[in-house]
Amino acid sequence: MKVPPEVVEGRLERFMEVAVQAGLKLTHQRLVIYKELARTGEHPDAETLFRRVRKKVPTISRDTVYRTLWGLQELGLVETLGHPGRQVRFDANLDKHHHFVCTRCGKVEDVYAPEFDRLSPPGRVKKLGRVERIAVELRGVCAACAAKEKERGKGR
Amino acid sequence: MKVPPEVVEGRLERFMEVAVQAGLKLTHQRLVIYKELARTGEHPDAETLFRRVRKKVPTISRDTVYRTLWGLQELGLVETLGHPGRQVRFDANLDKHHHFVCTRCGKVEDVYAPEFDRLSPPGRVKKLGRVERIAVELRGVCAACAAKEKERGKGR
DNA sequence: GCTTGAATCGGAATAATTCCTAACTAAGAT
DNA sequence: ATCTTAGTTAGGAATTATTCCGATTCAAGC
Repeated sequence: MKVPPEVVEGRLERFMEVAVQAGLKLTHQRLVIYKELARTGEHPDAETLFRRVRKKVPTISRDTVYRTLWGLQELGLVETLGHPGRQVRFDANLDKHHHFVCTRCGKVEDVYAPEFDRLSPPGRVKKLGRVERIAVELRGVCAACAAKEKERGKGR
Repeated sequence: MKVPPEVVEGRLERFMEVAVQAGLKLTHQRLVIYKELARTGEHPDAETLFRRVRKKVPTISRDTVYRTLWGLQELGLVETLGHPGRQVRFDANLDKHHHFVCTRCGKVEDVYAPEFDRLSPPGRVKKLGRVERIAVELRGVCAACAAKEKERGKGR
């Protein structure tokens, strides 16, 4: 779940470029938050990032974390994902990819599948609006939760 | 956005069958909540349903609405959907379908596309867990929001 | 009609996120 | 290097969405 250093480096460069280009100030907080997100592949939620970032910048506020993350998503530097009723999760991975989501525990794993990338919107949706991205979500029960359920099943 | 009466009728029958089968009591509240959801195609959130249902059962509580909806989803009678950071939306449509989601206003429209229904999980995900459903989400900007943006663009 | 466990009510509690505003700071101008 | 200022932050309050809880009610089998 750790992102290779060279990939992190690449993400950071892109971040700086796009952020400056957009007229954002390169504040210490923004840098730390983005770095923390860029170096993990586990799609953390805002609270998790807040706790991690606070180790480096103890006075940082939740608001800053939220504001920064949503700002980055507007610039297209991070993607949001999540499941109804759960917290928003953030992802700095901009490569084409999809997700396996556990409907029990909410864990999200990246799925790379060229056949999903090739999908195109059926003609009829054109009148609904402009499609910017096609996201495929594989919903189910992750191995860990399945094991837990089996365990409990035995107990009865 | 109104569901044809005969379809609503079919959904209601299925609801009664499954609910009784599961040992649920057929309370007035449950019936009213499910009917309200079954007759609309607009994927309302819990609060919206609460307000509509309250017109018929003025003393109903939010808790009952939430509890009922999540209960129905566990029985497989309704699906939840929604977007990170927004409220959960509910859907009584059990036919195979996908969604167009407006990332600006959160509106969700049903999309029927056999080519999406035919997708199957790439082999590698097997070790992640058991896939129960493949949901394709077309994300973009709906016609109404696009128009609004254009309007504002002119203003400057 | 009685019984009883499931379901409901309604207000309090919690969780996630956003708002507010005084203080701070990055970065361009001097 | 310092000044200026518009953008940014801290931190606590406010809001929003959802769940909890204890007292009361009710559907459905007997």
